[in-house]
This record gives sequence, C-alpha cells and structure tokens, in this order.
Amino acid sequence: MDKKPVTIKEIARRLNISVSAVSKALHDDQSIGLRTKMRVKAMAEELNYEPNQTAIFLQKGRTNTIGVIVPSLVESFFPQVISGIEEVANKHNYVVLLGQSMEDPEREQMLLETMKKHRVDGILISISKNTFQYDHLKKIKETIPLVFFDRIPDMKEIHYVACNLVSGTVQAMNYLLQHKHRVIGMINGPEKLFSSRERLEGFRQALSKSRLKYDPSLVVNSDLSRESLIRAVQELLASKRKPTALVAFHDNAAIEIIEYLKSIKKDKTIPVVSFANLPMSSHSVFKPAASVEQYPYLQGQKAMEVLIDVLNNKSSNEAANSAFYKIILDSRLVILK
Amino acid sequence: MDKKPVTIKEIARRLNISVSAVSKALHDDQSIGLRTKMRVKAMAEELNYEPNQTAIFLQKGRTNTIGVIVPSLVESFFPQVISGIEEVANKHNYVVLLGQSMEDPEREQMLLETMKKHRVDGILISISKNTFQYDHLKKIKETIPLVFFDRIPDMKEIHYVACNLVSGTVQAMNYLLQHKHRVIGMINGPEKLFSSRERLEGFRQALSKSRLKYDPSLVVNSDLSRESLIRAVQELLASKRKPTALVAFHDNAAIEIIEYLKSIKKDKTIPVVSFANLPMSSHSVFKPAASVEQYPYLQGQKAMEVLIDVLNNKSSNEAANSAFYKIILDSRLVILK
DNA sequence: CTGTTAGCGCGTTCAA
DNA sequence: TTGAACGCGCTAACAG
Repeated sequence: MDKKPVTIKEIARRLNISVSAVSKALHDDQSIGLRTKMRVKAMAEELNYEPNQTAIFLQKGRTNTIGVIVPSLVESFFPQVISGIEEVANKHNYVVLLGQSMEDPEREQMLLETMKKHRVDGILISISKNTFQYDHLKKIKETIPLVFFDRIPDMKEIHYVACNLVSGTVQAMNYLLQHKHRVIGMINGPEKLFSSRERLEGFRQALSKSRLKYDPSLVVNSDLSRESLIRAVQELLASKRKPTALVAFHDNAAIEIIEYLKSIKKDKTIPVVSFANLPMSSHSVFKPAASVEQYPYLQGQKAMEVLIDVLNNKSSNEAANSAFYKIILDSRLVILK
Repeated sequence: MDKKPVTIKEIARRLNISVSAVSKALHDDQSIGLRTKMRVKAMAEELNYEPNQTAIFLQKGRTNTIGVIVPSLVESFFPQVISGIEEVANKHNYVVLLGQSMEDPEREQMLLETMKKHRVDGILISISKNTFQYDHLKKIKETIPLVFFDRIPDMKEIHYVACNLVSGTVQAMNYLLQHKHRVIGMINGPEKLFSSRERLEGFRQALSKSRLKYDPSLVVNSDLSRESLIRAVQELLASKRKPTALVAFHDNAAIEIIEYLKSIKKDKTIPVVSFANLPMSSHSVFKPAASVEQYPYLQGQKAMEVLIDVLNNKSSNEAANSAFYKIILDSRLVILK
C-alpha cells in the first residue's frame, strides 16, 4: 500500500546537496540561492514530499493539537460546542483530539492522562457530572493549559467560559412569575455542580426581587437520571406547598419531567421552563414552555480563543500567569411557541 | 506554569548510568539488573517522569492516533458512530482526531491533508454529500489506510462498513404495502450517493416482489435542504399518480417533510417512513410512522475494528492487501408507536 | 548484565 | 551562499 514516505534527506541525496540546504530552501530562507531553491522545490513537488510533522513536533516541543473532553456527545449540546471549538481551532492551525468521559470520573482522568501523553498543547474540558474530586485536574493544570467550559469545577485559579445561568434563571423565573405563578418548584442537577448552584442563585434572586420568600423545600436536586427526575417531581407534588410551575435543569430533564407529568395528566396545568441543550426540543411532543438559550457554539468559540490566548502568552512574563480568564456569556430566555 | 519536563536523559544523569539503560529498565527489559531497575523506577517516580510520546511517535513511525471525519456533528447519527469508534479505539490504545467536513468537499480535502500531516495511522471517514470527485480520496488511500462508513463513495478497492439499506428499504416498503398503499413515493438523497442508490434499489425490489411496476416519476432526488425537500413533496403531489405514502431519505428529511405536509393538512393521510438518524425523533411532533434503524454505534465499532485489522496486517504479505473489507450490517424497521 | 552508538526527520546554529 | 554538526527524546542493534 504505502511505500516509504520521502524525506528531506532523500531530496538532498538526489540533488547532491546537504539536508540543511533543503530544509532552508523549503522555508524560503534568505541565505539560499534562487536557483537551488527552485530545484529543491521542484524535486519536492515531484517526489510528493510532505514534511513529517511528528519530527517537527518533537523538535518544536508542541503538537498544534488540543484535547477536548466532553461528558458525552449524545447530549447534542456538546457537539455544538465542539463545532465552535473546531472552527476557531482550525483557523489557528490547531487540530482537535476528542474524548468522551461518559460521565465517568475515572475515564475522565484516563483521558486527561492519555492526552497529556500525546502532548496536546492544551485542553478544553467540561467535567463529568460525577466529578467531585479535583486532584487530577489540579495536577494536569500544572503541566498543561486547561480551559473549562459549561461544566465548571469549584476550583480557584482556572480559566473558564460559561453562560450566565444566574441571569438566565432569573429570566426564566420572571416568565413564570409574570404568568401569575407564585409557587415555583425547581428540579436542579447535582448539588456540587457549579451550574446547579448558579441556577439556585438565580432562583433565589428572582424570588427576592419579587418580594417572595425562598422555600428550600421547593428545590430538589437530582442526578438527572430518569428515575431521579421522576422522584423529584413526586417529591415536589407531595409537598405542602404544591408548585404550579417548574424550572428544570435542562431540556433533557424537562422532556422526562413533562413526559411524566403527561402520564399523570398534569402536563397542561404545570408549565416547565428549562435550559436549552437541545436544538430540536422545539419539535418535541414534551416541549417545555420556554428554555434558556446557552449559545453552545459561541461558548466553544470563546473557550478556544481563551486557550489560544493562554498558549500564546505562556512563555511571556510570569505575572501574566496570575491572570485567569473568566468569560461569562449572557443567556437569553426563548419562548417556545 | 510548567517547568521543563523531565527526560530519560535526566534520570540517567542523576543515576550516572546510560540513557539506554534507563530506557530498558523502564521497559522491564530482561537484560537489566533488578537492582538498577529498582533505582531507575524509583527515580522516575520521584521526578514524575513521563515518556514523551512525540519522540516515540517519531521513532516508531506511528502515532496511535486515528482520524475521524464526519460531515457534521449536528446530525446526531454521527455522534453515535463516533462513540462506537471511540470505544473500540480506546480499548486498543488509539486516540481520535476529529474533523467535520460541514458537507464541504474542499474542507473535507483540507482535513484529510491536515490529518495526513499529523501522521495519523489511519482514517475513518463518512464523505460529505457534495463529494462527487474522489481524486483526493484515491490519493490519500495510497498512503494511509482508509475505512469508509455510512456514506460510501463509488470507488473500487476500498474498505467500508455500512448498513444494508436495500433490505431496510424493502422492509419499509413492505410496511407500507401491508397497509394497502399501492402508490408510494420516495424522496431520496443526492443521486450520486451510494446510499441513495441502495434505497432506490430496495424501492424497486420491494415493488417487483409485490408485482407492482416501478414508476420513475415517483422517485425524486433532493439535496436534503429544506427547500429542496419541499419542492420534492410538491412535485410528487402534483404528479399524475399521486402517492398515498412516502419513503424519506432519513428522519431529518422526514421531519421537514411531515412539517410541510402538516402545513397543508395532509400529514394524517400520507404516512412517511424513513431512516433512523435521530434517537429522539420518536418524541417529535412530526414523527415518522416508522424508521429503519441503522445501528450507528455498531457501525462505529465495526469500522474501527476493520481499521485496526488493516493496520495490523499492513506490513504482512502483499496478497492480503488485495482483500477489502465490505461489512454490511443488517438494518431493521422500527415502528414508532 | 550494562554501556556505546546510531538513527527517526527536521530545524538551527556556526563555520566555511 | 552553502554544509557540517548538533539536539529534540527515545528505542534498538551491537559490543563489552
């Protein structure tokens, strides 16, 4: 199938000149005669020469490769982020090494190590929802630039890009409040997740702005599995103050929740608002009433831009290293008609 | 942030032994004394030594990286394929370099070249729907093992994994025929696509088995854009023999088609069957009546297994190189209740 | 058992 | 203007 790839050395041999001359000629170095330059290029063309990047990687100490770790691709939110990442990455001559943690912290750690071995120049990561132990992240961070997106761990001194879920949640709440709902329940994600805490914060802020009192029993955490979501709904519906509307963690959760509500004939009376991870959720039979757009594509772009910036400034003065990017994008409530 | 990574050489220096001794010790080579082995390993541990893969890549002439090129990640079918690929790849110590062609042949070609530069060991690719010119594929194929999946170009001497869409289409047709439909229309994809031709073949086979005559005017090709799909529906509905049921290219197309049919109040009378690219299409308001499951995850697994096989046999006798894998998975019609 | 030597393919001094 | 020599980090063939 494939014969030996042609090297710079081969070209040199055929032309009876030195390797370094060839190397320089190919790079349009000043110090090479036009004549030899032409000859070299012609020969390179003829032999279909292609530089061996792995040699260059070794020599330069960088691979122009960035690692991207997402919890899973089925969540449709992430493919969009990746698209954004890829667009910016390619534009800057980077290539994307992909890994899915499958929400498994051990796998996540393994992926980080593999990528490190492969000497990626940097890593973009959205942590698994079961990752509560950040030692491996902290360790990797010492060696490789890390930028977090969407799912941010509770760590200091990190770069990250995320959506302002606080304001998004406030918007979602206001929507429900304007529709006269006074008892609103929230089915949140895992308690330790940064984004869960943001939603909670928004929940409280919205209530307080409307001079309503915050009732902790109206907020239930879940691990986002089907069972745990249903349990959460049941718990809320069983509480003394039965909510007349719900805020769900995201569209996937919302769909499960609405499906359940429908099964008990409550879907018409209890509107659910959520967070837009699914572009197609507007088609769904179990469509939420409204959803907070989180601009995954933009998040991907921004995260990659941050990484590139970090990469470019890495070698410069140490002082700059004490600065951390914290990019917060605005989210926006979208009413699904 | 990161200081100089420690090398094998550094360990050698500190221990006052040769580099190769260290290398061998780390690899548990027979020819190294237990004592030195221990010392080396201890030191490696202490200094937090990690082998520089890029150096190993250069030396071994392989990167343990495979390139995966898909038309786009938004099509939800592909993320699933990728998951299958990743599972097998990781198990065999390969890592995935991802690229989206965005259905753009030029971008596709660029990605192929980038991956070649990065010296991936092999490439898995599903071609863009606008790729009708295979020169770049043929060229790459000479150098790097290529395995196609799902969207297969019309080329000889290639490895590929795909679903048996012929039988899938026959099943789809039989479903409609059993429901007393005698005039069935097909909205196919781009004519040059292998999978379009398979659908057409299944369409004809099913008709002929039922002793019905094949009417070319009942098959319309489309580029799968919204506009072209609607045009296709209009064309079919305007023809002399108006179809009472439709076969769509895939769920995405089906959803657009049904949405349109609904807008002209025909969705109840004209059932649409299609091909399952969307796991969630069963939730959709514009849900097709049935859909042919194409087992994306399995396709990904198989494709990767084929590639690994090819990779392992590459160096062996030339005769083996004349054999090409053509793996056809069975598809199965799923009735969406 | 251990160390020396020679690459892998390329870029980059430093001499010539 | 050109070439020789060295280094990137590691493995492997060959001597001691």
